[in-house]
Amino acid sequence: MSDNNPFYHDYLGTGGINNAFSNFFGDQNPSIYDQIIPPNTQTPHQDFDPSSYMSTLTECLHGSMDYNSLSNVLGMSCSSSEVVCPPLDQESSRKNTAEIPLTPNSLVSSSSSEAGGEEDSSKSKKDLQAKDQCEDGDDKSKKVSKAKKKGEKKQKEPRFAFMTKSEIDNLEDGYRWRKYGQKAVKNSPFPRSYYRCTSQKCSVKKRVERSYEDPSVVITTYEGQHNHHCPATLRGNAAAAMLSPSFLSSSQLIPQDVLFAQMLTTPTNQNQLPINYSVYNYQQQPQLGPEYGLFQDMVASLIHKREP
DNA sequence: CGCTTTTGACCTGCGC
DNA sequence: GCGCAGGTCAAAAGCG
Repeated sequence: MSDNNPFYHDYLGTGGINNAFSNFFGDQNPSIYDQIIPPNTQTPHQDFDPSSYMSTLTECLHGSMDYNSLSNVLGMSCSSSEVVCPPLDQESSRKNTAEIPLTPNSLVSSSSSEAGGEEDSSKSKKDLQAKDQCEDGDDKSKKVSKAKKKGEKKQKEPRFAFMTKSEIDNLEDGYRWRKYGQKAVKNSPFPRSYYRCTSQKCSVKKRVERSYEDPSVVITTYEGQHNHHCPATLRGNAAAAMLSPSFLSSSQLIPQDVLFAQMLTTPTNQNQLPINYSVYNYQQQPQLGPEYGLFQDMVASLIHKREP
């Protein structure tokens, strides 16, 4: 399944996301910084409307807009991919699922217990487990469950994956989360934590894991869209800033410990793996300090990448 | 006391 | 069919 995922192939490549990450940000291609984030890109592009960008992203993150629209705004198929992504290499498609902490499933919904039927899936699973324990007709319930899940499987929740350089694992994003699981990731000393939005009727989840190649990098994957307002708009990190409506509308600040953030958008199309993706990088400019807004930088990078 | 975190068990999908 | 890995559950423990 992952063989159809261009993100998986192009971006993760043979070395997984961490390797790709270091490819982008490491020594192997230092010029990428200049390509993605121009040092002095502070002037908006003529054709770019920041307010439109802000509202679109905000709407999308809050569930009032589909991710295709967001992808359009973000320029999913723009030249950024050409700049950022390594060329498609068949060799890179060789099995590497087990080598990366951020698996295809991390960015691409494919497991049965997630997404679409999220709200019901856990409940049905609970019920199923209870039935399995109490009744001997487990085959029956399993079949029902499977059939149910097959139907639900078609629905996929969009995901955002942020890679943020931070000492803090669980980046504050203004929402309240309850941790419901933690799993060791193969070939990684760092576990992956699973969080669920504590708001009732909100099925948004997020995964937090640390890159094993660069422990300073935190990979946060959001799944789903909040159906409620952000309970608290907090300063604290790039993800929070990006996900915070107030940030998007007022260019809040970012902390110093966040050196850069990378935003990956992976729109899903039912059971299909994402066709397009986009990579947005942020690197704090030391000479400017934290007072320099993340959004401006994102916009700047976006503008830059969109320029012919 | 209520909420959150921890953690082992369990379930599911996928590749072989 | 089997094994592996990711994802989830839920009881117990922790915490304010």
